Amino acid sequence: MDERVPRDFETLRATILDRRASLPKRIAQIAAYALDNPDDIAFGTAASIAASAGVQPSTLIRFAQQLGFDGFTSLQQVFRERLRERNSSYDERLAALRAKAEEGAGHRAIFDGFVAAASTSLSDISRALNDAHFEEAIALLAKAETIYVLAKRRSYPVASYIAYALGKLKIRNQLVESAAGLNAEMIGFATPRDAVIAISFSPYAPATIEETRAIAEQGVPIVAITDSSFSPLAQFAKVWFEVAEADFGGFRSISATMALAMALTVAVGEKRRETGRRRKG
Amino acid sequence: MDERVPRDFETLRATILDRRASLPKRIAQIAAYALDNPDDIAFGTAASIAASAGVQPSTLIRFAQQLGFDGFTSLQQVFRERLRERNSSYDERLAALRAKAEEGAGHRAIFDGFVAAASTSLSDISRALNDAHFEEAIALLAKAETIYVLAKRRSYPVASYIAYALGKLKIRNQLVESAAGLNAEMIGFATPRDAVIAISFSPYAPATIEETRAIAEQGVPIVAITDSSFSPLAQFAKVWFEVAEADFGGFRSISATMALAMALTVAVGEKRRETGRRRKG
DNA sequence: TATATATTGGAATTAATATTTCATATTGGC
DNA sequence: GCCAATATGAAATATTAATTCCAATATATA
Repeated sequence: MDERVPRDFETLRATILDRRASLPKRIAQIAAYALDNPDDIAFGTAASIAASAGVQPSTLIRFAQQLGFDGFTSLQQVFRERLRERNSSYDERLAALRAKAEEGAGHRAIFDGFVAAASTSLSDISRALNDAHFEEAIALLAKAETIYVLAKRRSYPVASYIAYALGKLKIRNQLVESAAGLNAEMIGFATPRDAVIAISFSPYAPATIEETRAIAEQGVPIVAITDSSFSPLAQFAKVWFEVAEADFGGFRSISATMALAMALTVAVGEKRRETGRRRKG
Repeated sequence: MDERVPRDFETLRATILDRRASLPKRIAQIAAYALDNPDDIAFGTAASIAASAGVQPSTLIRFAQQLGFDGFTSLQQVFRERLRERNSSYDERLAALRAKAEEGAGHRAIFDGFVAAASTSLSDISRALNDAHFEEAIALLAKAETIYVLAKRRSYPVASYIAYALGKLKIRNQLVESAAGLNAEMIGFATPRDAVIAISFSPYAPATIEETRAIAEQGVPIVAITDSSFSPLAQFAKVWFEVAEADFGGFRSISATMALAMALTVAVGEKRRETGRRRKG
């Protein structure tokens, strides 16, 4: 194998497209197949790929050799590497991006970092979400007269989104904002027939904790979204979700929390529709 | 192979975690290795994997058999399938989830749908973001005296997050909220030395459009985040970003917009620090 | 502590897969 | 239309990899 052998998929792809016109019929056939079905090349055996592409295994090997590889196996490595790269653990990618951003690799690295942090967080929560807790939270919120939404600072955007979505779904809700300093009074109206969604992450906003405590003491059931079982919110909550958001450049992602919040909201709307139908029918 | 053999990676993972405690030492060792390095299982040979994990090839096969597979090869299929799946177009996955949710497959499907919508949106924006526009926007915002942040309704959570992050980075900013109905006056203070981040998606909130128009007429440069070149925001903006968010159950994701917003904010902070250093040094 | 049982290591065996070879077919140049 | 060069197909071979087997070791049980 000489030095000009394509080592990464993109180079390989470019090389193939470049030579396409000058390739013999069967070789061109397998070349086209390779670019169209890269996954098959990555996973198949020489025989299976050759069959799918309608050529002989030997043609496949000749194709590889024409490209400078010493056989099908080394060509296949490139196709496998591609899947690995794409799929390389988000954590590793994040670490790499952080290092890149550190050394001043430009602003694109910052953007990539936030995208990676969001993706990591989403795949984490997708794995970690407990179905039973989720159902429980939905049931609890669906039968509430009014849903109070409680969050400050970094979590406030989530709360405001929940309030917006609940509004669109015509579900009565109250966003507990601090603007006029009337939170205590607002909370005072809540009864055990209502429910609360409280969101707070370390370092927990004191106001959120305090208000959650107060409302819990009134017997209002609480669904908490927070970051660990040591969270002060967890002790007040009937149901709580642990959401681990990845951070980048000192700013934590918010995507997993958002996704959970949206799902909760829409599921509650769904549940109410179901229950409503059942009552009527 | 009986019928209870895990066919997909997540089931397999759960099965392994479930039995983890009761597995013999070497089997547990390979089990841990498998979950930590799924890609190696997908691509390696029995011998190479066994060596990396520090066990004998036969142990690897016993591990597979304990899980109900008839050999290493069929276990490996699951790990390969995972790479294929992950790589399969998000659009397809979203469509499948939508169908599932439609037919009332339970609330988990709703959650999965929102996670998938967020992931799709993130990978889309990651591909679509124009580096030059991004740099331009950063430059424009970095030299602003005050950054005005303008968004209502669905986009408001993004605006409130930007305001929070800018605050933490000690960058002067003004969130244009409608609470007290003083937006016009607030906007009146903006000068061409300031800058605006305006966010709006179809159906564009009339207030956002109107305020953006007003502030543009005062010569204040505008960075817009919106959803198409037909957006009324685009015509007022010096730089604008097109963000295509996937939707689920009638609610659009907000993750891509969030990631872009966070990246913009942090990059502006970064740029200011650089410029500051250069001025001093 | 003795015995049965389960687990592990490593070599032998079997299966599979890639590669080579060679006869045959096709193409391009004169 | 003929010859040389090139390309192709199919089977033979060499290589690599998975699996099995059995002896050795460790673990649990009575």
